[in-house]
Amino acid sequence: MDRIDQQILSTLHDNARITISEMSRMIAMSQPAVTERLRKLEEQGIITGYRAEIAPSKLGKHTTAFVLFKSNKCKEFEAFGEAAPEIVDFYRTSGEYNYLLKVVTETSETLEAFLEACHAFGFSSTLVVLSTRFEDKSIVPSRSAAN
Amino acid sequence: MDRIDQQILSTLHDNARITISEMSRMIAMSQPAVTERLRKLEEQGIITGYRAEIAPSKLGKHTTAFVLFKSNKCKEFEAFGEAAPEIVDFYRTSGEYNYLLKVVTETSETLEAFLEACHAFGFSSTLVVLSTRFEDKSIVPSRSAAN
DNA sequence: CCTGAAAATATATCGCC
DNA sequence: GGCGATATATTTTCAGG
Repeated sequence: MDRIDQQILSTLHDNARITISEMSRMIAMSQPAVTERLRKLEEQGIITGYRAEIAPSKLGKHTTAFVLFKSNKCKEFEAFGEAAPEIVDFYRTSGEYNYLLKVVTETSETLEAFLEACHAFGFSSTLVVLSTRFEDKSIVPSRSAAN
Repeated sequence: MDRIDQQILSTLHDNARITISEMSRMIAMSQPAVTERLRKLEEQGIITGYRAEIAPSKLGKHTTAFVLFKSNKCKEFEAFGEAAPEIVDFYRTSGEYNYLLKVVTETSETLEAFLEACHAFGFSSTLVVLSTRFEDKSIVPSRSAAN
C-alpha cells in the first residue's frame, strides 16, 4: 500500500467505472502496471466490491430513517431483517440498543407500517433523516497529505 | 423505468465494473441499446455515481460508530463535520438529536479523541458497531417479483 | 427504441528489464 | 514491480428499420 495504491483507491472511490487506461494516464504509470496493482488490491480484500449509487427518491422512496432497536429475540429479528426490503443497512451495536438499522421507505406512512411490523421483536427509537450533508466520504488518506 | 432498466440497476448495484457487453449478454439485448439505456439512467439522475467499496480494517480503521448529536451551533458544527476525516456519513435528523454521524476510526482511543473534539459543539450519544449483518441492500425492485 | 457493422479504445498477456 | 508490444474484447458511432 504505497501512494500509488492510494491514488487508485481514491480514484475508484470517486468513479468506479473509470477505465484502467484513463487511470494509468492520470497516475503516469503503464496500463498493465495499474491492472496488476488493481488485481492485487482486490485479491488482498482491500477493495471488496463496486457499487452503483441509486437515488432512492427516483424510485419513489422518499423517506430515510435510522432505527435504534432493542430486542432479545435476536435470531428471529435477524431473520426478519434479512427478508425486509426496507432495511438497507443492518448493524449490531453496543449500548442500550443492540441493533441499528438504516431504513428506506416510500413515505412516512410506509415507515410507520414497517415499525409496526418490527414491534413483534422488541422496542425501537426512530430518527428520521431530514437531509444528508454528505455520504461515503473517502477513508483513503488524501494525496495532498504528507504520506 | 421498465423491467430492463431495473435489471441494469440491479446488476450495476452488485458489480459496477461489469462491462456493458457482458450485461447485454445477461439481459439479451444489443450492447448499443444497453449503453443508451445506461446513459439515460445517468442523465435522469437515477444513477448518481459509482463507488469502489474499501475495507476500512485493511486501512487500519478498526472502529465504526454511529454518533447521535445535539448541537445548537449548527453552522460551526457542519463546518467541523465537513473537515473531519473520521466522519463518513453526516445526516440532519428529526427528534431529540439533530445530527447523526457515521464515524470510522482506527481504534476506540481515536474514537474517544474524536468525541472529545465534538464536545465543543454540543452533546453526543454513541453506538459502537459490534458487527455488520449487511450493508447497502439494493432498493431496486427484484426481478422475480411481479412488476 | 432497437439492431448490425465498422472504426476507435481498452484490456489481457507476454517477453524482457 | 514495471515497461512495451500485440492479440482479443469492448465501446462508440452511425446507417437503417
